[in-house]
Amino acid sequence: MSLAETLGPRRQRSRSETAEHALRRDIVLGTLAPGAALRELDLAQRFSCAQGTIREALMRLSEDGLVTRRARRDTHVAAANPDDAQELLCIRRDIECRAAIRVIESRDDSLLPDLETLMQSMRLAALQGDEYTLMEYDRGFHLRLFEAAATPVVEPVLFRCLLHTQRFKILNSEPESRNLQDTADRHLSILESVAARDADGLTRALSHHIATIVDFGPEVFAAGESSEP
Amino acid sequence: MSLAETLGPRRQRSRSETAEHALRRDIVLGTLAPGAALRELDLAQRFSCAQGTIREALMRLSEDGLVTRRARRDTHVAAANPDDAQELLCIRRDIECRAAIRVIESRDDSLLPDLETLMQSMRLAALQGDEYTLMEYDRGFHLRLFEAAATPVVEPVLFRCLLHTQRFKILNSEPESRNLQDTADRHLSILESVAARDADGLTRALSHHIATIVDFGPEVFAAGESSEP
DNA sequence: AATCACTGTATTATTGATAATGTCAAGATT
DNA sequence: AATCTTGACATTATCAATAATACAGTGATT
Repeated sequence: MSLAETLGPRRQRSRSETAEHALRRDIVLGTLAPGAALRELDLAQRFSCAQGTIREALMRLSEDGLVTRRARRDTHVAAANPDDAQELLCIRRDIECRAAIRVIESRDDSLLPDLETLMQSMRLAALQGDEYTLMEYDRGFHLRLFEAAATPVVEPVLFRCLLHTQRFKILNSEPESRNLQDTADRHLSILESVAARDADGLTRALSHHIATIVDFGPEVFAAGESSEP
Repeated sequence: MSLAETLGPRRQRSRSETAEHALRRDIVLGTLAPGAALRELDLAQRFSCAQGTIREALMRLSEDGLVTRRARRDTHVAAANPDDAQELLCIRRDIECRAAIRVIESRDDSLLPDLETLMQSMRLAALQGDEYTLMEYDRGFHLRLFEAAATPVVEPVLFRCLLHTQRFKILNSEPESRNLQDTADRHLSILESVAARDADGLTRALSHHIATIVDFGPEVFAAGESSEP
């Protein structure tokens, strides 16, 4: 679903998808601030479509946890609190690292070429200074990798984690402090471990990659660990 | 959201909610088998409502990962594969155990009475042999507990984990092998740790509780751990 | 035999209108 | 003063009809 959107030729989007993507972009980039109200009829006018079409888009954004809907009342852009972000980052690390073994063991022939294509796309987006497109390909990279682990019900969980860690990073750092080319290059060690079919290396690469996305201070992942200290 | 549905007086449901709950029940209980096709117009007739209303219900079930929707094509009951179930169980354990500290530190006055009410409701449902209602209160118990951790964006992730572990258990065991009264009582040690404000005890109680839900064999949680061995 | 364009059918997507519900403030009642 | 109506308004929920899309046959073309 969210993978097809980043890999391959971008198919024609339905109206509800157009609205969904535009709104997701605005929310992740902070153009739509946390707490902002979203009225279905207003959005319908803005995207020149019916209310029900917007409704669908909003429901999908609600799936991602980007908006909060109260039945018969209103819809708001979700709050972005650090506790959520840190927890989602932990979950993400655990999910991706646990998947590493399955990924390496999988015989997914198109995995490596797909990842290489996505890597190229990231670099291009970075070169063009298009931060949101870079983020889309970044998500696509991690999702494509995870797809090889063949646990489809977990995939949307990872998607949510990716979205919110990206959003938190944007909302809590200055644009000039973010180096797009670096962000793209940071995926190289992951790619190399996949190419070498090195499960341990992949686990280490992912763990380091994820731990260094947002700076929560020195004690990231320190407290509340699931296993023995 | 899914909490209000189990705590307090059951408010009047909208049509789409009625359909959503009935379908969720059928899917979790296995009445609707994995892979079964769901046509919007058929369901609209069954629940005597419009297609769009069913559409909404299906979208919410899709959020939970209980159905798979392919745009302009079809909707099916999601597959239930063991890898997904085991991974979701791991995620669930990690999430709930990490939350334990925050839960104990929170000053949520209504937490303990709420949990006690839910405990009572579980016992009543068990007594009446109503397994699905028991499962609803079970989810309610864990969600209410987690609510005290104040990470709302993570809550739907936990909800998905709860749903799928329950579904997997139902789909992979015989009804006569499941003791409802036991299932309810298994929450007692959790309740006691909360009452005693014992974070370590709560973590242990939750970890044990979750590890003993489904028998994946002796190596549950053994492989692919996130931290050092 | 393989491929392609075409067409009918099944299904979802979208629409615009209407119904139902929640919010809020002003006035009435205790 | 506090609580309970009431009604106007804002907003979402539902409906029934129509449009758009995907898929499986069918036959023509190579």
